Amino acid sequence: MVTTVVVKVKQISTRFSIAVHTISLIAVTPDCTGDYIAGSVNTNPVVIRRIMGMLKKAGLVEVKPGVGGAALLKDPADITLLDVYHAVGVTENNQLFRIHEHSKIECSVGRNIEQVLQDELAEAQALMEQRLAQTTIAQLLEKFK
Amino acid sequence: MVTTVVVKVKQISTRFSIAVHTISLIAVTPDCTGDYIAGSVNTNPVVIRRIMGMLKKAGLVEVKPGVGGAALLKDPADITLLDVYHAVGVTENNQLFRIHEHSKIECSVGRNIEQVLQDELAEAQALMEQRLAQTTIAQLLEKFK
DNA sequence: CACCGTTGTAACCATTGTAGTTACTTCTCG
DNA sequence: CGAGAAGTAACTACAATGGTTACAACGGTG
Repeated sequence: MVTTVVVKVKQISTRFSIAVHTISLIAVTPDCTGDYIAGSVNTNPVVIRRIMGMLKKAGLVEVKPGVGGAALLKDPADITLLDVYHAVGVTENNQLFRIHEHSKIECSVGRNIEQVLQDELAEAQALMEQRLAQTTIAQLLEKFK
Repeated sequence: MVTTVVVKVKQISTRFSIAVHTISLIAVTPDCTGDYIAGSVNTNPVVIRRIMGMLKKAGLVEVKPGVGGAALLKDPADITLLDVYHAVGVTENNQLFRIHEHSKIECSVGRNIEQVLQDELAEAQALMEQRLAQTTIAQLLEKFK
């Protein structure tokens, strides 16, 4: 028997990488417009505006309505990748891993799997996020030469 | 102005947690059928069969066609969460983070962001996966009392 | 051999997230 | 006022997920 299975998968949204791009750009080119950012990212201006809205809500950037132009509200050295990651909300309830629910409690595995896995996966996620927290936008900018 | 934005997000597929549940169950109840597993997980048997197919391909389990029943091909102490994670292929090309492409190279940020971010995020992902590699199915089973 | 339960798969569907697009309103400054 | 920019709703196309039905293939057992 010949079996062909194409496994399709998912990844964390490009919102995150676009947001990092956006903030870096604002740091390098203060008061740049959304259209300018969209040009560098090479996407639609509305996509940038949506992400800028999230960054505003997170208190990372400030946008001048009417006249246009964006500015950082924090020093690039004080903005970590984790800040941006959280700002664009790429994970539900900050849970990277989704765990199936409603396992049968009659079974010793089903009764415990949710909580045990929850704890294990939370630790794995925490390590990833700690690494994101160690890199600042300022550090990224140093690599853009 | 009142702004309400509901941010919907994504997570790693429950295939992973269901696969861990499945392997744990086989370890505890050798030769159990797919229907039995589906009962404990509380989902459709076909969902289990699909995941079992991936676990078979990864060389983790063996299923007896016709008669039914599954068995582990490795010792539970030699199966890590990372093995299962990779087996069910929840990330594309093993890249957890998706990075936007086609940034404008005329811009210093656009020219460098892809590679710089790629390196940073790969490190964060690696830390998470290393943590998954530190937990075995056997260790999980000890917690199911 | 025929039956029956199990596995292997294909096909389909509803739901959801993503990302792009159009269109229109609102805002500020010259 | 007019121009340019941001805010936002609405729509689209596409893909992943997870459930479901249906059916073929397999392999013991009577």
